[in-house]
Amino acid sequence: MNNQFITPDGYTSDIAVFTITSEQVGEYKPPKKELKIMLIKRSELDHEGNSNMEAGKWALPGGFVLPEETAFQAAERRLAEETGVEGLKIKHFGVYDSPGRDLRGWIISNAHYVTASEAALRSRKKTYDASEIGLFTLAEALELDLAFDHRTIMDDALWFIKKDMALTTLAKHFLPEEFVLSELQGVLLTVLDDPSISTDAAFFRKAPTLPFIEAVLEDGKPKKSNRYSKTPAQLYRFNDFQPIVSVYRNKLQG
Amino acid sequence: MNNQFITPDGYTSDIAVFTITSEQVGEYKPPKKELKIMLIKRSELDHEGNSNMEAGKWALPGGFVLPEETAFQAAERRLAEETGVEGLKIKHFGVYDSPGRDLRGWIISNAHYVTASEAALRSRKKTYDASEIGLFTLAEALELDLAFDHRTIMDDALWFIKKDMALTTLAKHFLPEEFVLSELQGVLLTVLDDPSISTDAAFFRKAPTLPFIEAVLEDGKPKKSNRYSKTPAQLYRFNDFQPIVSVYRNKLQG
DNA sequence: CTAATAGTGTCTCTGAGACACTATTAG
DNA sequence: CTAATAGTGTCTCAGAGACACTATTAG
Repeated sequence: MNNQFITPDGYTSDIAVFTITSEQVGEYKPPKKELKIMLIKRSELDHEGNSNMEAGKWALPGGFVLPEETAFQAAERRLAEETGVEGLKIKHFGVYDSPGRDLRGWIISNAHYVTASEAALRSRKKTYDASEIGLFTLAEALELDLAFDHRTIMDDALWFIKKDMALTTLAKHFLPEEFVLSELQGVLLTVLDDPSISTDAAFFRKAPTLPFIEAVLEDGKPKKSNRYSKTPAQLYRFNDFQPIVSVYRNKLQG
Repeated sequence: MNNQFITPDGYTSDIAVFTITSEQVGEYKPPKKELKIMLIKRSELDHEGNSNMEAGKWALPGGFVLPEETAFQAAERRLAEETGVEGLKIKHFGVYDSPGRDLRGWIISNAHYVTASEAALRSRKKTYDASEIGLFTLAEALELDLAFDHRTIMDDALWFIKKDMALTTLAKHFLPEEFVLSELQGVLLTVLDDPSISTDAAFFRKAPTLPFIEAVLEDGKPKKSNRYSKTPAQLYRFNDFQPIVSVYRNKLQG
């Protein structure tokens, strides 16, 4: 294609991968859950042997978009190439195009976020693009020396995670198929601060009535689990109900 | 800047401008409200005298982003240049970068939407980029032969308008400072379909209690208006309360 | 007076919030 | 038995939904 138009110097795709880790804190106790983000340490050289911009700094996985793909597809591809992780739900949330955001020139980045269960990230591995790869709590990550404007992108991504956690059934991506109410509560509390979630009596009464989760049955009997308690606790799963909320109405709608 | 990277052929910004028109349907009657979108008819020649791509078709206002600005700033600038409209609230909602979406090459577009009162669009005017400019209902607009993938962009924009109308105080951008409950109801009903809004008894009882609107006082007395009824009706205004909703809670939070 | 818009009175029922209470089980 | 997690019983109160009713005013 000719260059008849004013064109940017590059078009990239970045991905903020979030997960919620479970730390076993004792037998028959609900684990401690924490929101973490996956970052890579940029290699000194890229795979063509050229020295890498912002090498040695921690950064979001990402890279240049190819002409035959969309930024979304590039996000999938780069995530696999840089971290070995595949098959996750990716969502676009913003564009970063301030002049000067990247010293290499006028480079536009599409930012995506991914919500993954801890298990899904187990396959992560170092690659030639990433000399290290790690999971950080948000507090830790904000202490790091981050490449480009990735700190801003992370802040924004976190805001979208919080919003989607409150407005959609996003929590399901951080949970196993079948889960116990205290697990759901733990996931929600990593991100949301609400008495109706943090108060046990309120949460345990309300949650079973939520239209988008349902009790799991086995042979017609309630299926229970002891994984986090001596008392057998009911297992739940998300169904396909997509709740719709509105500031003009109090009840949930389908 | 050198061209060391794989670069797109162009970077553009498009704007879907929405308004809600009021059609007086009789004296002392609430007007008929309708959601409309502002489109331009692409000129045969651009301002440099070159023939314009997709000339003669209806399209969203928009244009190329300059290297020293962001897509957001380009949206502001192009809206002023192409339609003469300024000072509106612009929000980014998506990126369109499918290969082949624009026959001129690999061209990425950032899509924005704008919510304007009818009055704000009164200053719209034809320019050298727009041989015509018009307001269309969504039904009308979807009948038109639209340029590029602007039909898709419009569909998506509409979806965001609906979402934001339900989740935020977006309605305020379509209303005068001080308004009457039936006006608010009319605005909401152009986009939302909910019995708690369309049922008069329910809406008129609920609306005055919403935390983000308040009754207007004048000399300590309720301020009323007869603009749409013989009965004087209370005037309301939006305050700065930003409602937060959640699928895990029924009540609104600040 | 009528007709139209803008509300309110009153009922029922659901569900939130608070707080104490019960249930289950490993060890 | 104890200790810990997972709930439930019961009360009160706010508010949604339904439906009939009242209030205000131009003409």
